[in-house]
Amino acid sequence: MPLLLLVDGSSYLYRAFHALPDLRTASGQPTGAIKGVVSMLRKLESDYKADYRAVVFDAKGKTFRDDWFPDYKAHRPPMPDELAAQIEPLHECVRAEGWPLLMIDGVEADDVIGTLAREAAEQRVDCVVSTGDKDLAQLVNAHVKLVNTMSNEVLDEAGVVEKFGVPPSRIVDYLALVGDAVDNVPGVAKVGPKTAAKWLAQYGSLDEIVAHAGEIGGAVGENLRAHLDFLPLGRRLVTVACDLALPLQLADLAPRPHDGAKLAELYDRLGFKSWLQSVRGAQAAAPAVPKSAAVKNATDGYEAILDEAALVRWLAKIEAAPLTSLDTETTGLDPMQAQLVGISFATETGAAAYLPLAHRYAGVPPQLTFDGTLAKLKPWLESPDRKKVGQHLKYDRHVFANHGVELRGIQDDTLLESYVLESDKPHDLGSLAERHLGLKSISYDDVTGKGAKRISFAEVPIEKAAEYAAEDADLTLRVHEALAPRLAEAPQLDALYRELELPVAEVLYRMERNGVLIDVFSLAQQSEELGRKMLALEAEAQQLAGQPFNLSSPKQLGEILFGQLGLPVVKKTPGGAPSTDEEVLEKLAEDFPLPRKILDYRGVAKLKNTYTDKLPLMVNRQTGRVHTSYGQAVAVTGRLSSNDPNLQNIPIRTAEGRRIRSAFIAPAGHALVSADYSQIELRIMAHLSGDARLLDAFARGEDIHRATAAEVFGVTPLEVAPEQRRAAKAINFGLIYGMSAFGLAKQINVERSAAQAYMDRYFARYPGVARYMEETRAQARDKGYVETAFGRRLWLPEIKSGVAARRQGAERAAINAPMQGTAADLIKRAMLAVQAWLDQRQLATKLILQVHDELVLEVPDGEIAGVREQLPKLMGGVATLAVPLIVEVGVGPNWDSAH
DNA sequence: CTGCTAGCATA
DNA sequence: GTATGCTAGCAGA
Repeated sequence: MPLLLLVDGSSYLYRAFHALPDLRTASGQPTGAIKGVVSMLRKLESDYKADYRAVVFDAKGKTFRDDWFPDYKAHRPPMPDELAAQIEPLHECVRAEGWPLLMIDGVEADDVIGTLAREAAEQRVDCVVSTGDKDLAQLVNAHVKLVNTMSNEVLDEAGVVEKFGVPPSRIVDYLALVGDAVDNVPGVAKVGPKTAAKWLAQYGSLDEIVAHAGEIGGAVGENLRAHLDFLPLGRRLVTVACDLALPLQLADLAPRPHDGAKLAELYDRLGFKSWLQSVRGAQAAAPAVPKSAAVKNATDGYEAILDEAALVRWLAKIEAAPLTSLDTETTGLDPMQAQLVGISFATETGAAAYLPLAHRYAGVPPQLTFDGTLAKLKPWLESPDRKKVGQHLKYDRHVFANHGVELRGIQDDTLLESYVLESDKPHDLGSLAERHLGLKSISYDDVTGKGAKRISFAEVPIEKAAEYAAEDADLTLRVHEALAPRLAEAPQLDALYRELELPVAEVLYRMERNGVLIDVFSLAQQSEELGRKMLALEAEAQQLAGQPFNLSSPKQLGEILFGQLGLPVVKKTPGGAPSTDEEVLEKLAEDFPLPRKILDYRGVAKLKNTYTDKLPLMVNRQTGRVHTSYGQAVAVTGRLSSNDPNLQNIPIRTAEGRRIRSAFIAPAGHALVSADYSQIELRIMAHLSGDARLLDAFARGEDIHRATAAEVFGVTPLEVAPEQRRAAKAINFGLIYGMSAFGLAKQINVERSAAQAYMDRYFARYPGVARYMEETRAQARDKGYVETAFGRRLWLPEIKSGVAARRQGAERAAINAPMQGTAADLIKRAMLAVQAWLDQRQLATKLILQVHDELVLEVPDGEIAGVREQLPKLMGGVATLAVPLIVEVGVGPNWDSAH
């Protein structure tokens, strides 16, 4: 019979950690537990020739047992940092050693093992479970046995009877009586292994013991009777679940080849010298298998749609399916330019199809016609009633739109599901499949190659393309099936996903397609002027330096300033070189002429290289406009990001910078309208903290930095000096960023003690803010996450780090995230409100940009008055906070003038 | 040709 | 002191 080998990774992890000496690398990374577990895997590999195998770990977070019994594992101390730091590298080692790794949210490793053991039995596969945990003895039968790879103990049916005095089928009864101190499941007081075995031998089962509880004398009899109510729950808690619906099959657990290159890198990093040598030896003997060979999923259910019959069959499937997973393959990454190459679908797990439409290479087999087939699909694609799920459908939507098809009926998007659940984790499909399904997927690079040798997806052989594309649709469906229940059980997150992020994705899609008009001629002229300035500044700088050098090279500049000219080193870069950043040059400029030239040069070069030269190149040839892409699952706080090009960092602070802004223009007969929230994050701080004095200042409509200065410096608002207001502004920003006295001192250029005095004074005058900050840190420590006003979560895995710098960094992020994130929630609501109003009134006004606290719209002249009047109401009305939400609106022919 | 560092634009 | 994205230079393929 074939053999399945299951390793209880979590039980060994703890045992290895406690049993082995505290090994560390030179850099302090603890490695003892990693070494212990990996050495067991290597031993198991040589002891057993397994046809299927896996290492199973507990997922973090709650399980169904926590719902049954709130105290479950309650007394377990938090994982020591030295152990936590070993988990990620261990997982990497496990995978690189060729072991499928399973970690399934919401269930414990024991339950995964139990379920797989049962499934193996049904498929006539023997099972060996390697564990250090006695609880799993309940799984033993004629085809399942336990081995403890640390002690070399083997438990078959006879072994269980010998060790526990009861057969495997009575182990759960036994455990319910004895209890489990580690998991905090109480047993009957004073009943240990002996008594439990004796009673079970005498009465046969726990039920019979309960039935005869009255007959048992003595103190233990009393204890038993006192515990009767709990026994059924206790037994459920210690019973391993064998009936889970796991998102994988035995076939997914075939051993994979060692990833020699990865192992070498890992063992080098972890200081496992002898293993490193053996890996290097093996690598030299047998070149590493390409990664794609390590990929093994069930591909039997995947097909390529190459003829009319298959198309008709799949059309019928997707017409009838309650939910279809959908993915496009395209010619490129620019959403406004990409052309369809093929489409994949999955209507049920494991069964997916790829429809190639435009593959082009020598010897390509006949494909269904592009236009004809897309026309047949169009009604389904455009039907709001045919429900679709996808990974990052905003992109696919653009692709279809490029062919005149408006994708509708988007019910779910796994990118956004993942983002709402765990914004701090990677959200690409490969990572999601690995994290939530334990499955490794084919990477895009494996299919198309990378770098110079990358080929267009259209040149990928259809067979290979089908395997990849169908897998993507299949995995998307599976990931959705894993994530949807997790959202469903967290109502606030579910609402955030369904009522905020999904609809916002549609608004973003429309904004991206709208694009923004820029004045290319103005930018070209600015480029020329900036170029001349650069040349002049370069000549002046080289004159001062006494030699030519590249002003853009921090390395060469450092050699001139700190070598040739002997200027004092103000600070070092993280890399150890003397820093030449703005702060340093500003300081040196007080005493020397060259640093000022460099600062001027850098300012000019930044504007030219980043903006005036580049933006004209980004104008779309068909639309004549610039189309950014918004990242909706990038920023951990809930903010959007903008790229290709980034239109959220267009200059505004300097006059020269604002010239660039003025090149963002409205077309003839239109104006740009800008609406931004005033002091949004400080208002949110007032709301979240409830600080009376701060709330009062906002309620009165005071100049908030002036009010802060008056409190901190003990003067009346009218007496506040410009310098005091500047310092107060820095304090207010610092609060939002989770500041330290050190950071504040640097910002406003005072002694640290003075900065500390300002902060003390601030917190004395605004005690509600002080309390809020402390409560936020406490929540981060207790729960591991902080929340925005709308329940968006930011997880802070480093909040308990033993490394002070990391921990303090996490504390600052914890302070900042609720404010930055609530602001993000608010403006997302505003975008929905504004777009809904425009649609309902059927206005021609378009949303075109979002810059965190600002919306920019392109408005026909005839709609300006209405839009201008309505925006503050719509944006200010998205939530009722303890402070007024003030919106400032500007109108002009260009973005600069609209402020 | 790719990946990293330093530096800097925005909120 | 928070959160991003892009550029030039440069080192190691």
